[in-house]
Amino acid sequence: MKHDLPLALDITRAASTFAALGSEQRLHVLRVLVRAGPEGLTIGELGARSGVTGSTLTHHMKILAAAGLVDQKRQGRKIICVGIDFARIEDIATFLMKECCADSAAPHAKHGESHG
Amino acid sequence: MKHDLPLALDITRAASTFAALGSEQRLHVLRVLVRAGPEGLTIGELGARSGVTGSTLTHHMKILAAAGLVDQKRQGRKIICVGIDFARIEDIATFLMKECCADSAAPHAKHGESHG
DNA sequence: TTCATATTTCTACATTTCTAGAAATAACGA
DNA sequence: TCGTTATTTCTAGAAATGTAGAAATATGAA
Repeated sequence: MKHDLPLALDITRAASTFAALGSEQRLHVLRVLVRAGPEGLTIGELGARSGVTGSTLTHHMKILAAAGLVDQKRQGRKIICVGIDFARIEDIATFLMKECCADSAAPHAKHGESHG
Repeated sequence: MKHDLPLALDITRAASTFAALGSEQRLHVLRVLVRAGPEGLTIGELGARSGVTGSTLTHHMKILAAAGLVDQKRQGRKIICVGIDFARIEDIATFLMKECCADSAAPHAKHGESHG
């Protein structure tokens, strides 16, 4: 059962990235961080704005960082969190589209169902 | 079973959709299903091709179906699984891009902006 | 009805993830 | 050095998720 495609993300990496995004709390933290812009926020500020603090926030940030979705760097006594790596996001979106439109017959011309 | 989910993803729905994709095994099952094309596969065939079977497969399919990523319908004695709802995929990709590229694409405002 | 096939539900257990308090570490200033 | 601030690591219990066997349900055929 080996179907190896030259994808930007392998299936293992993709799964853990999706899993990192698969928490409402982390998605919220990520949103706050993204909205803060490229300057980033300290952990303290991020906590204050998102409502997720302390070791719980550290825990979630680790998961996001492991997925390559945010970056952290020390600046004196503070940790600046910068989110997000846009290339990573494009990878994820690309993974989805490639997987889903793969070589299944004709690339989704067949799907005429609408939900709206 | 036709799903009936709203097209726009709120943060809760987005998180559970990402969570549904956040398993290597489910991603693999999904890939097999997509590659099978619009005719779909029976649960049995899907199990044979993916290596995930029985109640474990049922469990994962339920999660994928709840996220609106696959559809199942009975055909006589068999259940045909059809993956994937491309509109749903586009939603996810769009959610990512919107959330993540949102305001930070614009000339970033200083702290003090409120978001919700 | 009875049998065979296809899939799900029930159930239980193992593993992972979440949450958070307390102690530890790192950097700065006096 | 010591004290303060900022953040992490350690630790542990709670909750969620994953896995799978056995019984149950649904359909079709004889």
